[in-house]
Amino acid sequence: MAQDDKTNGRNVTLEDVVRLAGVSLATGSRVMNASPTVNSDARRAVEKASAQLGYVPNRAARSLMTRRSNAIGVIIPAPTSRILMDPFFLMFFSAIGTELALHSYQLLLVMPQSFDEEKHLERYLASGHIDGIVVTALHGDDTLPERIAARGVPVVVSGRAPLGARASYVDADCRSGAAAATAHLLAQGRRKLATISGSLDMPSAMDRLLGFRDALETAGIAADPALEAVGDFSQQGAAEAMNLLLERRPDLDGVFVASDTMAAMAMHVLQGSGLRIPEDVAVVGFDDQPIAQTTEPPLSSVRHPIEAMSHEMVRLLLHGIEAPDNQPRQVIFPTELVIRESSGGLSMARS
Amino acid sequence: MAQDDKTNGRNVTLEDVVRLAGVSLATGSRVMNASPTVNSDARRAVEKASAQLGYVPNRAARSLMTRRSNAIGVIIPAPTSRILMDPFFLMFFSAIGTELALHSYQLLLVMPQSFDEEKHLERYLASGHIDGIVVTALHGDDTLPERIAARGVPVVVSGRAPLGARASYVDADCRSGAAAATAHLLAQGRRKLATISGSLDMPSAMDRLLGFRDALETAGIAADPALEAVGDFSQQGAAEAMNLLLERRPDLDGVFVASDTMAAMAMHVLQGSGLRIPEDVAVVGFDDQPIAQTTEPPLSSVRHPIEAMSHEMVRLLLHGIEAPDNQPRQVIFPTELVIRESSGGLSMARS
DNA sequence: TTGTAGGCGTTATCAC
DNA sequence: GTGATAACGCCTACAA
Repeated sequence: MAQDDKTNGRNVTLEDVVRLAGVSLATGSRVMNASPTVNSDARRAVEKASAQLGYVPNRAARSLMTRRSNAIGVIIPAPTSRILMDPFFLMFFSAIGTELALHSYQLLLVMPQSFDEEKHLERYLASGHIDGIVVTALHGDDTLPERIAARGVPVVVSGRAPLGARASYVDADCRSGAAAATAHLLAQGRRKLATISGSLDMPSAMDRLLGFRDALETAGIAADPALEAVGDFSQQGAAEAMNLLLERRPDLDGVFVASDTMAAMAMHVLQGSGLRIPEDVAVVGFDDQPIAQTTEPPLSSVRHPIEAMSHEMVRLLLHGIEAPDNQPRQVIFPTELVIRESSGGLSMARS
Repeated sequence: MAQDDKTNGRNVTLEDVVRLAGVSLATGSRVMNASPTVNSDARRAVEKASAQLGYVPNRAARSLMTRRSNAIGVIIPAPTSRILMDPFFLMFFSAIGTELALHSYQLLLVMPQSFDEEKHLERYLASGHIDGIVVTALHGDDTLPERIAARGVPVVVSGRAPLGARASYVDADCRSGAAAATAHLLAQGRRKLATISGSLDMPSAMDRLLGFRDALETAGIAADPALEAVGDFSQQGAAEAMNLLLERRPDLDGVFVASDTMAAMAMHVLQGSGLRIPEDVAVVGFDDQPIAQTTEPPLSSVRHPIEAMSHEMVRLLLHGIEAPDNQPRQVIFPTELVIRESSGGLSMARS
C-alpha cells in the first residue's frame, strides 16, 4: 500500500545494523560515535552494515540520552520589521549554516513576531531543546541574550551587545571601520561630510556613527548635527534621510552611509537631484555586499569578514556547549576599507 | 556551582507535574495533548502544577514515541549563490515561520552548499527527522522534491515545480501576472517592449517570460528576441541585461522586469543613460516588494500574496503529515498589478 | 576490547 | 475517565 511506504520495513535502527554486523549494540554505538576503543574489524563490519542498510541515527533517541539537540537557534528578536529586509541577513544565515553543517548541527530559524511569542520562546529555549543561540539584529534595550544565558544556554550575539550587557558577542570593529571610511573621505579633500546611520538603538548603528564623529574630531572638524541623519537600515529610511540632509546642507560633498543597502538608495537620491558621484558628492557604504559592486559608480565600502565571524560565533557556541563556563567572551574582527569609484579615491585612470 | 545551573534540580518533567497534581502520568499526558477524555478537575490540577513548575515538554522524548519531529525544513537547493541574495527570501522565511509557529512547528533552515551535502541531506530528510519540507528557489532540472516525496516525506515546492514533476506546489499565477503587466504597458501606448527575465531554468522565471510573450501575441505584436534578456534574478545580472537591451534596441519604450530587485537596478541603468521614467521608458517589476515603493519614481509591480501562499504551503504540509496520500496538489494564487508611476499609468495629477 | 542492562521522558495500549 | 506498563532508539556505566 502506497501510504505504507514510510513505515514499510520501518526505519532502520542501530539494532538492525549490529545484527547484520554481528556485534553488540554497545559496539555499534561506539562506532557511530567514533569511540577509539573499538577493534577495526568490528568497526569495518559496522560501517559496512550501516552503509548497506542506509542507517541514519535517530536524533530524538540520541537527544533523549545525551540531553543535546544538536541544533542551534538563530533568533531575530521581535521588533524586526524593516531591518529584516536587508539581504545582509541572507549572507549571514548562509555563513552560519555552512559552519554549523560542518559540525552536523542544525540551524533553527526563530523569528518571533511579537513580544508574547518572544516570551514564550524564552522558556522554550531554556528547556534544553536548543544547544545554543545566536541572537542577531539586537536592539539596544533588549536583554534577551542575558536572560537566555542566565538559564544556562550558551548565547552569542552577532554584533556588539548593548553596553553593560553580560553577553558573548562577535562583531566587526565598526567604529574604527567607520572612522577609516570617514578619514578616507576627508583625504579626498571633502570637508562637508554627512552620514546616514542605522537605528540608533542598535549598537552596530551607534558604533558607525561614533566612528564617523571620531574621524571628524581627529581631523579637527566640528561636528554638525545637521549633517547626521538616521536611516534605520531600510531603503526607504535612507531615501528620506538623504533628502533631509540635502535639504539641510545642499552643499555637502561626502556621505558615509551605515549600510550598502542604504548607500545604494542614497546614491540614487543624490543622482536624482542632479549631483554627480563622486565629483559632487563622494559616498562610502558599509558591509561590502555584492550590491556595492553593481551600483553606478561602484560603491566604496567597509568590508567585514562575515565568514570568519560566523565561524567564530559557532566556535564560541560549541565551546560553550562542550565546556560551559558562562564567561562572556568578545571577539572583534578588523574591517577593511574597499575603495571603489563612489568615493573618488580611485585613480580615474581606469579605462 | 555556576556550571551546575543548567541541570540544577534538572529539567522539570511530566512526572514532576503529575506528582504535584496528584494524578497519573497517563492523565498528565492526556492533558498536555488536549485529549477530550479527561475530567476537568484533573485537567485544572495538571495545568496548575504545570504552570507552577514551568514545565516544558521534552521534544526528544515525544518525538521518540510519536515519530514526529514537529519541525519542517525549508530548503534552498545547492546552486544558490546569486539568487539567494534577493530579500524576497527574507519575507518568505518570515511568513512561513509565522505560519509554522501558529502550529508549534519549528523551522529548520537548510542550505546545502554543494551537491554532496544535498545528497547527504536527502537521506537525512528521509529518516523521519523532519516532518515536512518546503523547497524553494528550485532550478528546473532538480528532482529533489520528487526524490524526497518518494521517501514518503511531505514536500511542497514554493513556486511552480518543473513541468512533469510529480510534486505539490504553491505558486502565484506568474504567467498571467506577467501578461497583465505587459498588457498594462501596451495600454500606455508602448510598443517597443523589452523584458528582463530570471534564470530560465527556474519555472517562475520562465512563466514570467511566457506571460510577457502572451500579452504581445494577444496584441498582435511580433516577438523580437532582441528585446528579451536574461538577468538571472541578481542585481548585477539585471544591470548587464538592461545595458544589453539598450544596446540592441536603443528605442525601446517599456520594460517588464521579472523581479523588483532587478527592476530597481534596471531603472538605475536607464536613468544613468539619460532616459526618463516613465516618459521615455515605462517599467513594471514583479513581487511588489517594499523596494517598489522607494524607487524614484515608485515602481509599478505585480503583487503576489506571500502570506496567503505561505499559509497554504504550511496547510498542505500539515495535511500531508496528518493524512498522507501522496497526491500532489497544486494551488495557484492570483496576482494583482499595482500601478505606480514608473509605468506612466498613474494620472499625473498627483500633487 | 566487548557485551549486558538500565534509563532518558513521552506516548500508546490496555485493563480497570 | 483513569492508571499501570510497555515501548520508542540510543547511550553508558559496569562487568566480563
